Amino acid sequence: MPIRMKDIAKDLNVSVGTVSKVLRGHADISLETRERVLRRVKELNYRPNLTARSLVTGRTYMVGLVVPDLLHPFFAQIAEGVARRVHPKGYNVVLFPSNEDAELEVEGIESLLTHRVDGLVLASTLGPTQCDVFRRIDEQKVPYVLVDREIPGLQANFVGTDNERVGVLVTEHLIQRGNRRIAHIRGPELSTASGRLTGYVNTMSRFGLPIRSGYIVNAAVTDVRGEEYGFRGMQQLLAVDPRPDAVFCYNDLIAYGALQAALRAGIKVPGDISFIGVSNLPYSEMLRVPLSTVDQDSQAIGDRAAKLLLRRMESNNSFRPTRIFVPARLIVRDSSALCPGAEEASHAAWEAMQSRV
Amino acid sequence: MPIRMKDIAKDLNVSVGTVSKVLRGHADISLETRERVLRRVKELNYRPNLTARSLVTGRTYMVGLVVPDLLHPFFAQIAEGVARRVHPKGYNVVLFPSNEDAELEVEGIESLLTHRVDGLVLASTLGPTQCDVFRRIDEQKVPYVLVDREIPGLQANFVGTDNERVGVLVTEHLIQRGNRRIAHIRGPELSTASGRLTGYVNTMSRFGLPIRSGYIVNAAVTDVRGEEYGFRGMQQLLAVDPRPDAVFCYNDLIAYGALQAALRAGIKVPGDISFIGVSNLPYSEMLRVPLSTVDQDSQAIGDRAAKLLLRRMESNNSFRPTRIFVPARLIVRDSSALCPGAEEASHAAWEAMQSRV
DNA sequence: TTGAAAGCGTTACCAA
DNA sequence: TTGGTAACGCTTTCAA
Repeated sequence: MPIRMKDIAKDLNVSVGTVSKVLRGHADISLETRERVLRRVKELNYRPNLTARSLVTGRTYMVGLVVPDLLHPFFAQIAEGVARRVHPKGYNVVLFPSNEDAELEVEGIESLLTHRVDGLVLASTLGPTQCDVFRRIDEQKVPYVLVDREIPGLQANFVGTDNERVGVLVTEHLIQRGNRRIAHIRGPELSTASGRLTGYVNTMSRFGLPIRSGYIVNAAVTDVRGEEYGFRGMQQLLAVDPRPDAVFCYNDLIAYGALQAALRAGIKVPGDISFIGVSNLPYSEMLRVPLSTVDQDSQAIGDRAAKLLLRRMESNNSFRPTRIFVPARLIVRDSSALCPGAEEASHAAWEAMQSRV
Repeated sequence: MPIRMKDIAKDLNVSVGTVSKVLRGHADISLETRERVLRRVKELNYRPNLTARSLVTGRTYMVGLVVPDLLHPFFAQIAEGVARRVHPKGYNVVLFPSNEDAELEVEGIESLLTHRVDGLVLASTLGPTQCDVFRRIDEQKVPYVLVDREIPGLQANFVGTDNERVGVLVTEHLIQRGNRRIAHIRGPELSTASGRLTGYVNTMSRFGLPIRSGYIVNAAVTDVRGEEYGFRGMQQLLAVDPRPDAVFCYNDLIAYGALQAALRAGIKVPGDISFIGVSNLPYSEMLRVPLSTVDQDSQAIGDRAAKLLLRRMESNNSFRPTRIFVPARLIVRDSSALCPGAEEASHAAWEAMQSRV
């Protein structure tokens, strides 16, 4: 029923090969034939059958994209970034939301491989002990780029945030604002959480500040239900003595939950306790207390990942893996604002710290 | 380089056809052959070439999904709903974010058709004058389902919200809470906005309430930058005399912008003016003033759309278009709470209205 | 500049 | 229960 090259060829008394060449802009076709073919293509609204083309060229012009959770604007934005970058090059994006579930993710990747995608962008939930899939991807010679989450021990292309840097940025900010008893509600067992934790720990020690017992709260098994988890985490922190004067939260959702717990306990924010998250969710600014955070520029992460993937797909030689860090930037809002009057004190303290380092 | 059926056949001294049948679970294969084949398939980690299969079967096992904006959780959730429903059936989802741009959307649909998707789910930005693409989809005999937005005059499968009902629900709620001077900040030229508007207008007139001049604000050309638009819209409303005592906003983002404008003007919410939006964005509850809204159950919309599409794809006879409305539900939060003391007054007024109708 | 023909990796049909 | 063979709609190579 759909129109084929054969139909056009017959109509025009040319060969199929000629039509094929015209459609792909080959030079060795007379102007006249070319125009006749193109006219007929327009008239019939002909669309080449990409599956047939793929069968012979071995390329599908599809890239697979696996994300844990589209509802998280961070990943939605990565998806948009990837799509915007690859569409002009003629690629389509096959989306697989893994729901933060390792088994489902593996199934998804297998399914994408069976569909013969030309490349993969993966925000993976998998840990270092679950890397068999990546071997299988390599076997098929399908290039892939990890985004956001790196997998320790896996040599792979990566585009994302320097999470240790994030931890440093945030902790320095809190210290500079005069906080000394800084706690951390950490995230799940992923490179993102461990990086942020490391940055925090290192910075605290660099400034000679103690991390008291109970100041690192850890209960998140996964990346979902962050708000609830932040709420409970903060309840734990409120029971610690001495009480923290600032809480660095793994992400904005956790920070929001923690903030809630604090407000409900009658604590003033800012003033008594400062809060800061990571992600810069679109609504973090609209909250009861606008939330300080770190913006990771997720659209750029998607864009860079796609760019890197395109390079890998276009050239068939294999390079060694590339790591790209997209700069993150601190966004200071009310939740970590200075307590009134604390400015000079804080400034002096900061100076002292700096010289001490 | 990748393994083919031919390789397996040769290894086992059987024919390619036999292997093919085993892989698709045909009954007429001896147990022994079946097991030998399956063992070898496992050993070699063989993956059938779906592009080759598609070429002969004419089915790609891909569905196209066009959404205006993934960052809007409403559409992200639709995407997840679609994906969850079709994956178990072996389909993959090809995603195309149109960025709320009609021209881009058409390109996207064309691209999906060229990739030979078996069906389409479309949250379309197109208006009644831009329906040529749909004709072209029909020509290719590709079934499609519109979601969220209907196109006047286009006979097509549809899954979404009954927006007129939403308008009624919201307006009745505001009236019941004692508001009389109810204004509306409407949305862009889409079925969603006109439905909500109609529901509002009808309900006001049903209760004998006037819609004063200037009470319907309209400036949104598109669905983006809602917050800013809501802010400006509210500024207009603040200049109207008499000032509204409630504002029904096309969606949550607009409501949030409007709320901001009101608070900034020193107005008490709730108390002086009530606000309500539509969408139930995940953060609407966390706002400075938790926002009343209407939940549309977007995941269910995606799910039902995919279900309907699957039915259409599995059977090759064409049915007449189906329209499915997924029930929406009012969520009352602080922004439209009753003013203290207004309860009895309001109740009496409501009774009076009801009997009057 | 054009045409003919051989593949690409499957499925599907018909014989054996 | 199996094998052989002709499609499927394109690209690509080689000859004309």
